Amino acid sequence: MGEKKINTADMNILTDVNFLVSVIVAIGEVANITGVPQRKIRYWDEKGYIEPVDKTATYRQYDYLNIKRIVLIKELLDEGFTLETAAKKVVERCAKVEEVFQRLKNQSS
DNA sequence: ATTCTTACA
DNA sequence: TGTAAGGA
Repeated sequence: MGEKKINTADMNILTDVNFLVSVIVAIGEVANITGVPQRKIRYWDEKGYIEPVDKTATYRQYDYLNIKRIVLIKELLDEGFTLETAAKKVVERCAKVEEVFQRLKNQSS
């Protein structure tokens, strides 16, 4: 059927993406990367607006999607939206990206 | 050194 | 929200 050839450039991109979805960082890194204070990140967490990877872990662990959500919420907040509204918009905006990432994770495991 | 929770300014 | 205390 549709046998597709894949060049090395695309292969490298796939490698990068697979690596990206596997990266896990602690709250300190997230704060540095996003510019959102740890205090706020923990607050959004307890409010249920963001969901760290492994809740059984000693420390909160964040993946690329978590960081993306945090940045998005930050931007929407700057635009004047309520935390609740911002979080809601982020859920909608991340829905599709989430599907793709979930598929990539399942493939690489 | 880094994160965590609780609590107070 | 920021920051300090005290334990993990």
